[in-house]
Amino acid sequence: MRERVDTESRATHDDHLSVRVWLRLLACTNLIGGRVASRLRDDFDITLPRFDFMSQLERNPGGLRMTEISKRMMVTGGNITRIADQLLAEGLITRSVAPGDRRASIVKLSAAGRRAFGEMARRHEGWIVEMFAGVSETERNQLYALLAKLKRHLNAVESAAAR
Amino acid sequence: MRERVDTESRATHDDHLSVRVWLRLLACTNLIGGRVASRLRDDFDITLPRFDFMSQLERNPGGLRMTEISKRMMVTGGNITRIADQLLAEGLITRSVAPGDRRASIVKLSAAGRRAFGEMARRHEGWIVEMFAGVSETERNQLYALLAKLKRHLNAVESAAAR
DNA sequence: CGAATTTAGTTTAGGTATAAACTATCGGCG
DNA sequence: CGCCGATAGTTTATACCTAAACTAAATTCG
Repeated sequence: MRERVDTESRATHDDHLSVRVWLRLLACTNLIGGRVASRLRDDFDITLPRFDFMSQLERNPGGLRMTEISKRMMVTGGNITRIADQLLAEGLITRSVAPGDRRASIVKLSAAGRRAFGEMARRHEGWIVEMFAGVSETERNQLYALLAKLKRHLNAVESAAAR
Repeated sequence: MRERVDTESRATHDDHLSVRVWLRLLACTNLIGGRVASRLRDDFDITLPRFDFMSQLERNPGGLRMTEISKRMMVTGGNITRIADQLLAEGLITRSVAPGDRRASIVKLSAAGRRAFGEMARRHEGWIVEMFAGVSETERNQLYALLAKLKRHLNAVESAAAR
């Protein structure tokens, strides 16, 4: 009996720890994301998803397909369509039919888009650095490594859970 | 010149680290949150915000005001109104005028709500534990501590940045 | 070759987020 | 008492998210 109680008590304790870590992870992400979003809105009148969309393009000057962007942004396709429409209307991106596949289109930053994004990215990076200034470089590296491990496990169980 | 270059190069390196940590934090949160949301939907036909709403009430059996719930969920008031309406329509919560303040209302879990939430919470905790099984208890504690420090700093600069 | 399947992207329906304008009540103060 | 600013909550406009249904083009395979 004694052992069983101990096991359960340990399990319970541990369960709560995982939940507490999860809630804290969520709180930090929401805090940072919310602040980034509101500064992007105030300073550049742009939303976080649109900024992310542009940053994907900036990292891939050769252009990306819609599907590629949706994968990289970890978001379903419907969103991409709408965001692309808006950025196109604002002249920040260009869109052309993919050579050899008339279903697909290739999206790139326009010259205006590159210019606008450059300034935003510089400021954005500054905000992130500020927000992480409370933890030392060593700690940032620890955090980075721990999150890598977590992410790896999450991706592993995902494939397993193709039930 | 040499020194200046070094400083800049270190700063750049560090900037990128902060951004990388942020992107990974975001990725982990989205992965976990997305999975929790889809399981809640599949298994219980409920959304994450509704689940969170109920969990706030479960932790406060005496009931909460709308404003209190919105603060705890870190969400603006408009959402709370809508979610409360739906949970009320489904009979999962009760709502009554606050004694001594006719503007405010007190929301509580109904008997049906408590019953439904109990089962959901049990399963929910299991999913979280599974998803964190990739990091050891020691690592979970490290993560918890690092995130605490990050959160503390975030809250500190928030008050400072009341510009 | 041509039907069946897959893939790229769009559209639609339902839910949640914010910010800002609005209603109703509360509390203080002359 | 009566006005006035603060507070509780709702509503509205806009944006984003997913899932699922849909169109059109590409690919597979008998």
